[in-house]
Amino acid sequence: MKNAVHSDIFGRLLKSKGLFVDREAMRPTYTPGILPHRDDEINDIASVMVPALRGETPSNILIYGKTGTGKTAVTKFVGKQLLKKGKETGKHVNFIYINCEIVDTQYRILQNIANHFINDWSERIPFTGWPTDEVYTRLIRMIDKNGGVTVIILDEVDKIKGDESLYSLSRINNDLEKAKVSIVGISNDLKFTEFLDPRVRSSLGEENMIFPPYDAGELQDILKQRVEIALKPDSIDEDVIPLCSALAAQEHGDARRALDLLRISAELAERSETPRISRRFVRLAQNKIEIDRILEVVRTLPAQSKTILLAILLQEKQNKKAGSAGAITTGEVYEVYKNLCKKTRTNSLTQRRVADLISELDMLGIITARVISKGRYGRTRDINISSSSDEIMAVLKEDDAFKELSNYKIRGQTRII
DNA sequence: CTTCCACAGGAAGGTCTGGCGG
DNA sequence: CCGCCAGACCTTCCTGTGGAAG
Repeated sequence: MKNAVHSDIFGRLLKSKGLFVDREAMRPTYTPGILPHRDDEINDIASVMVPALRGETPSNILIYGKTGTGKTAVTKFVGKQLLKKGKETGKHVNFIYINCEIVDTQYRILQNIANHFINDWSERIPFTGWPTDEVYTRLIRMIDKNGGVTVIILDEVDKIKGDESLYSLSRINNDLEKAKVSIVGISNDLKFTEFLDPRVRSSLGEENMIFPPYDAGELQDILKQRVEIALKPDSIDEDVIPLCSALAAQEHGDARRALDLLRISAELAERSETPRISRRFVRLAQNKIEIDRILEVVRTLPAQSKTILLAILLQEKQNKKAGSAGAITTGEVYEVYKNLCKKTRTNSLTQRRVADLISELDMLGIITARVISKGRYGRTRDINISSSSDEIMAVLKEDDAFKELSNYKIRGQTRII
């Protein structure tokens, strides 16, 4: 029996009636053919770029907007249309997209742009080795040789290290003989230009554009559109899309967030072999996203904060066993923390510092720490762990520093019953 | 009403790292 | 390469305080 079940696992999974037709359509990287509620933005950008089709230099644009407001999608969309029209009308137009979060140094940006013009692999500029100005002059020559108008998209411009890159790019037209370059910068930090060289600022921001967040109704339209492409028909309850939209709208109208919520709901429903996505799965998905976020934060916590968090978890268990409901105080945590430090042979911080780290954990949303007064018995923080303490514990146990503590018992736990 | 616990949380100063201009 | 400085990280010392107990 067992073998019958375990043989051909993938075959079974493939055959099982999944909910997805095209999973990709629900990923944030997917660019749909129609962008709902972004007509104004599309037109604005297109009207700035249209000179490219007449062989003139379009103004540089800076686009602002929070995450999930469609900046990247709209820009890429306009870029595609521009290329298409360029081909139709026989105008030479180039369109280069660079994500500066990944490509973040001057050398790599120049290298990326340059390699866009090279088809022959052997002529490519190497990842490293050349002087930056050599790459630059080579790039200038290539753009000029290629001719036409080149539009360069710098997504997440604020992530670029150092400002020479932007300075050289913003002045690139001065070094070109006949070709023309226009730059579109995308940033989710509204104050990003404050730290820029004024010359770069005025050059890059010839045109400024702000993408407003989506409201719940607009998010619904976006989700509906994707659902039609991504999911099998009739696999979703009516009230699921409004719920996802409302939840995401509360969170700054982030379309990426709404899509993630819906996609994970669908994945969870699929995994539980339910034929339809219902509200229940949205709640589960929301929970999963939150837990994943918390676990990721915990994983990257500095060692001392991890120790403090472990102390809180241990103390919570201890208190629960003793029957005294939850409520952990700073003093209790500090005692456990000091013992942990002794066990791991690390030196402990002062209570003052630990108190600050505890409120940091609170701000990260891993724990909640309210200040309460217990009258005669002093004023302290009332510390509670956010629901998923077991998962957090599991993540903490991954840490080498706590490996040897697996059988550790809190000292002095002989209690008066 | 006063007392007084068990901290909160501000201020100031020490130490260490890493970047940057000379 | 060196000295300088900013900023992160901690410590020391401090004053302030909500409210149950007396």
